[in-house]
Amino acid sequence: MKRNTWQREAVTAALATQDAFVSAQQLHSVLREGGTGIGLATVYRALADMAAGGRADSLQSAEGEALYRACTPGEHHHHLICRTCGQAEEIEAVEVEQWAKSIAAAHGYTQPEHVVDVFGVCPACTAAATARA
Amino acid sequence: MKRNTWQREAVTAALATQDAFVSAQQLHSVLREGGTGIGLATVYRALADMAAGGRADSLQSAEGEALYRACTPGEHHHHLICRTCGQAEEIEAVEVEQWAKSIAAAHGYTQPEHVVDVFGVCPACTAAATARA
DNA sequence: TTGATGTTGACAATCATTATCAATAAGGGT
DNA sequence: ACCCTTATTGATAATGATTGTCAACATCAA
Repeated sequence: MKRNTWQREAVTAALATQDAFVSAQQLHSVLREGGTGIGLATVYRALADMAAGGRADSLQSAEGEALYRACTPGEHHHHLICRTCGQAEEIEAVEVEQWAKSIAAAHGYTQPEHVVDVFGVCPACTAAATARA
Repeated sequence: MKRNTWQREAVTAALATQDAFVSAQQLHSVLREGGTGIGLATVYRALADMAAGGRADSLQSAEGEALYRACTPGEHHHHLICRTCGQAEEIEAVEVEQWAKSIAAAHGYTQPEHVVDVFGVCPACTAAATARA
């Protein structure tokens, strides 16, 4: 049976405070700085559980690192992610869902799934970059 | 200046024979089995060059491995990939390009890019799975 | 409270990828 | 055809994220 531990709650809580995609290591640092003595392996396990249970979304950074972000459970959604600061927001993509399904069907592919993420530079980072130039 | 070596040609040729996304290690094995004594690091370098130069597409497997596939250069395109055998084909996504741009703009994000890939089970693998059941 | 067992955490192990660096070879100039 | 400069190679070490191990610990049903 699944048990509730303060460690898992701490990871969930810490992830909830981030509105950007963060790595397990980053989250571990945040937790340690917050005074908890949580172990790194535990953070990895908790995040993997959350992702598997649909309570967090994950994606791979360009460098191959796994990044996580809390998400509204149960709903299929995608993200608009800032390439500079990692900040992310959920976006709807109903049209794309349909498109993906029809493309798969047209080619005879079954059990379609898709990966759709939009990257860019968020307003704040754009402003910062402009100011610097 | 960039030089032409048989190693780079061998990697290009080997990648061209694959119609699935393959890892650097897999391609290295193929090349070694083909009798060439090419080094692993060289395969990594050649693939990175090809990806940077738009002569190959890359994506990360669920396990975080980098996978490569030869592609038609110069064109922006996406893939329909078999989750079972890795087989992939290029697909057009004009509507999605537009959608991505408008979504980014609507949220004030600049320099939009996107990752759009459709995964499924190809006809051959679907048939195989059905026959087994 | 207690006992069975899910969980934790320090650390070792794994594995893809990258850095190192001496030896090699491409190709422009002669 | 022959140097010579320097990009490239490849064996191997190094890196770094993630996972496995396992004894100690904590949760919760009874």
